[in-house]
Amino acid sequence: MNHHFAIDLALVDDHKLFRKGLITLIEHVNPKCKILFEADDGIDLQSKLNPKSLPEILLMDINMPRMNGFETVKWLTENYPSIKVLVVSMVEKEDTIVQMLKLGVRGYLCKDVEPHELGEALASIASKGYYYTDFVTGKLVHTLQNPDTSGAAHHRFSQHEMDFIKLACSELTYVQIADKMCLSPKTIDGYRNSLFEKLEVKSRVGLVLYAVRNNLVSVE
Amino acid sequence: MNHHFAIDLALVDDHKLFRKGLITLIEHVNPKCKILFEADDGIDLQSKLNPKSLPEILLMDINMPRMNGFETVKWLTENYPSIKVLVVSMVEKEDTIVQMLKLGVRGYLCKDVEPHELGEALASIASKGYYYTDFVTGKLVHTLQNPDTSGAAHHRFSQHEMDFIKLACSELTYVQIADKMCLSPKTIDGYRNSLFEKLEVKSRVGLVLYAVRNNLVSVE
DNA sequence: TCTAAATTCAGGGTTTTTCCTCTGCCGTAG
DNA sequence: CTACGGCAGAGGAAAAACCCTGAATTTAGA
Repeated sequence: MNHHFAIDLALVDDHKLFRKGLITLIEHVNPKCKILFEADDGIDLQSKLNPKSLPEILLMDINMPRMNGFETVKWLTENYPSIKVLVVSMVEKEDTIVQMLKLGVRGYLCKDVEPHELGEALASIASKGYYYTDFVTGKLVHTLQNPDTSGAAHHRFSQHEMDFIKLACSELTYVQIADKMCLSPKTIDGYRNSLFEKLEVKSRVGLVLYAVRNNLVSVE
Repeated sequence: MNHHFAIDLALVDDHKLFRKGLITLIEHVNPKCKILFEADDGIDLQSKLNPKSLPEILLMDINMPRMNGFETVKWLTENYPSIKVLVVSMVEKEDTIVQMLKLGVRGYLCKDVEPHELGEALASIASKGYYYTDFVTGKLVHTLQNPDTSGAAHHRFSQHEMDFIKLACSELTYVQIADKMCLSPKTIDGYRNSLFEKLEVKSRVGLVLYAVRNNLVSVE
């Protein structure tokens, strides 16, 4: 895969200090690495990617403004499938990791790993094409063994349902929500009941908590 | 203050990769700095602080497991008031910054600043004792000018009120909450009404959202 | 094309929430 | 002693939320 002596890298992370630190660190643990460029987020990455000189490995954060890690990886697989992504995030949530693996990333590191592990990951991805730790495979296996128990099931919602959920996370009454959505209050009644059943909640408060926990609404 | 040629530092951050990166970065931007030790969080810091050789400046994160930045800074001012704290966090929320400044930290940097600013901050704190950027003072001035508008007011709650709020963030009815708190439903009525007025919310959902936004309840 | 599922809505009922006012109780500052 | 504020609680009523069953329309699949 790698025809140069160096491993061409690029970094996508919105925290400059972390990025710069990571760069000096990488130069220490693996001098063969060459950092082509850095980007603040997915949007920034799109403008900085030069098809004539693509990075071999992309170190990517997940939480970023404007265009996050998920969207960026999705965009990359469609536009530059040859680029291998190594996620470096502080998120340790199982479904986040699993979702990233489904999107085809070549490795997933938490930001609290030892520096030498970063070096190993880079070397492994450059030579073998991937780097999966026991931590990551452990999460993966656990997900396979417990597919959807404990309400961790990933529900999909129609546009109307999403709109309703967002409006339910407000101080509007159902009548006012119906008004905003240009639907009869009785229809809203229906949405509520079906969502209560689907999400196994018993009250509007339960629905709001579900939405918050699953990032269906922006809290801040 | 500083009797040595070197500036003695210590780092408190739960992300090893960031910490290590920061160290190599600091050694680049300010070779006079000497890192005494690193810690994962406040608890870890307590065990690693050696009274015979205290760091002059402590670089500290806010979001950490077990003992977070706020608690740690509070503990430091009580036990080691001579140590100067420089917060390095990705949190840019106004009241977080203001709260930290109230606790007496000597500087506040976001993780997306340029490395050279970190060097300037360290040099400034070592010589002048503080480093306050326009960004930070701007937030401070804004808070002074708008003391309590827009719901940013920091309310204090009695134990009963806190218990009620937490139980309100569940699928329990008020009667069940009254039962759990061993109070009359009518008393719960009173708590609800006074909280609605204090927090300027109009419904239980509004109360729940307030609690979530202000981290009164653990969401995850 | 026929059927099944999803969508939208109605009627009518129960439960819960919300909002009033008003009563004691207790501590404490004047 | 007494006025005042805070806390616990009561009665009652209106509004909102919740929960059925049923029915027309539209959409999707076999």
